[in-house]
Amino acid sequence: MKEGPDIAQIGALIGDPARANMLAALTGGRALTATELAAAGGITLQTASAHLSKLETGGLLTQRKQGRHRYFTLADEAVARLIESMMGLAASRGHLRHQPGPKDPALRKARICYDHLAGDYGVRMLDSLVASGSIDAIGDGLAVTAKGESQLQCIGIDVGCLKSSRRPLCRSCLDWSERRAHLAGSLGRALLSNFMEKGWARRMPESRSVIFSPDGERQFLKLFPLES
Amino acid sequence: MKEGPDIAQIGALIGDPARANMLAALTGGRALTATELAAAGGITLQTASAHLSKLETGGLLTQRKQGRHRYFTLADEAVARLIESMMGLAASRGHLRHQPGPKDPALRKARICYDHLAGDYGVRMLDSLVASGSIDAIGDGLAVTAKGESQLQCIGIDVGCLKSSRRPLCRSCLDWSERRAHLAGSLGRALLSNFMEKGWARRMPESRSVIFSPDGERQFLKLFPLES
DNA sequence: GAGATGCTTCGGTTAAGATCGAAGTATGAA
DNA sequence: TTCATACTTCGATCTTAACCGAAGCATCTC
Repeated sequence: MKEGPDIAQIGALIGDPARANMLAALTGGRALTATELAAAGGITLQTASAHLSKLETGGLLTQRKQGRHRYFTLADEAVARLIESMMGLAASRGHLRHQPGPKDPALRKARICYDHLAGDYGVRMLDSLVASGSIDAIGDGLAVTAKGESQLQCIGIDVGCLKSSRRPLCRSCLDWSERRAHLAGSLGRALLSNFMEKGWARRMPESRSVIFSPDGERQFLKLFPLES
Repeated sequence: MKEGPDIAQIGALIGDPARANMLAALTGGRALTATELAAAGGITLQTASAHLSKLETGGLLTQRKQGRHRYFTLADEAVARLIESMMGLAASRGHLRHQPGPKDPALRKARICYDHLAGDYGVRMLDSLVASGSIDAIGDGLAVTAKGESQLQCIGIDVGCLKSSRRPLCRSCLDWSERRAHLAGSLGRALLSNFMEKGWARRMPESRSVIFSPDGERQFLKLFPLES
C-alpha cells in the first residue's frame, strides 16, 4: 500500500506546535527573521534555527539573506493555501488554540491572509463585488467582468496589468472565521494594498489584524455595500 | 501570537507515517475495518486501534459498527480534499514515498479519489466536458450548462436529481499526478459509478487503481474525445 | 581593529508517543 | 455452551526529536 506522495512528511512538519505557530505567523505575508519567528513559536533561537532549516528542506519555506538578517517566507501561495485550509478544518472541528480573547474580535473583523484581506470585511467585499456584477462567481471560481474591470479602474486598480502576471487574478479563499469565501489572487492583493496606500487601513505590528481608520471604514462600507 | 485555530493538532495527526498511510487508504472512498487499516499502515492491530481512536477524536474519521466489524471512513469530503491537496503539495516538493514501481502507471492513468475518477482519465474527462460546452469553467469553479444537462441525461445521469442534494454538484479537485483539475462533487461520483454499472471499469481490490475493460476504454475515449 | 548583533552548530538531557505482547471484552458461528 | 473472530485496554519498552546552554561563525557598526 505504498502509493503516491508522502503526506506524512508535510504533516509532521506542520504537526509540531512551534513550527505551526511560525507558519501561522508567516501566513501574515510579511517576511520575518529567525529571531521574530523564534518569538512567534515561543522557543529559543537555537531551536527555531533547527526548525527553520527543517521547514526549508521540506520545501515549505524559502529564505533570503539580507545583511546579517535572514528573512523567511512561505515558499509559495500553495503553502499559504494549505495552511489556511487546515485552519478552516481545525476551526470546524473545534480545535482552538485559545479562549476567545480581546484581540479576537478585531481578527475576525479584518485580518491579513497571506497578502489579501480576510475576515468579516474580506467576505463582505467579495459578496458586494459579486452582487454588483463586478465579479462572476461559479462555485469556487471567480472572474472579473468587463463592468468590474472599469469600476476597479475608477478605484485605481489596473486589472489589465494584473492579468499579465503569471499569478491567477482571482481566487476564492475559504475564511476560517466566517467559513465563507473571500477574494485572494493578485486582485485581492491589489485591493488591500490600495486601501493601505489610501490610508484607509493599516496593519497592526506583530499581528494579522488589519485596522481601519474611522474615515477609511466609512469609505470601505460605502464602496462595498451589503444587499439587505 | 496565539491566534486562530490549532493546525498543529491536525498536522500531527497526519504527520505519523502509519496514520498517513491509513488516511491515504481511506481516500480510496471505501469504508475499511480496523484490521484492514492496520495492514495499510503496516502495524499491528493494537497500535492501529490507538491510532484510529486518535484520528476519530481529532475529527478526521468516523466509524460505524456493523456486527463485530468496525468500519472507518473519512469524516467528510473536507478531510478528503485536505489529504488530496497535501498529496499535491508533497508531489510538487518531491516527497515521494516510493520509487516508481509497476503499479504506478496504472495509478496515474485512472484511480479513485474519494468517490470520483482521478488520474489521466479523470483530467481528460473534465477537459472534454469543458471543451464540448457541457461544463462552464471559471478559474476553479465549475457549473453544468443546459446543454451539458441534456447530454448527461443521454448517458443516464439525472442532473436535476443530483442538484437537490446538499452536496455541491461540481467541484474541481487538483490531481497530484497530473497537477491539473479533475471533476469531483456529486456529478463526479455519479459519472464514475455510471461507468462501473455499465461494466466499463472496475476497482482493483486493495488499491486505488481503476481498471477499464477493453470495450469500456473504447467507449470512454469516444465519449470524451480530446481536442487535438 | 574591537565590539555588538544575528544566526548556526554541537552536545547532552528530557519528554512524548509509537510500538507490541498479553490479557480482556464483545459479537457471531457451531 | 464452546470456540473463533474482531477489536480494545493495559503495561512496559524504546526510539525519536524537541529543547536549551555554550561555543562558533558571519556581518554590521563604530
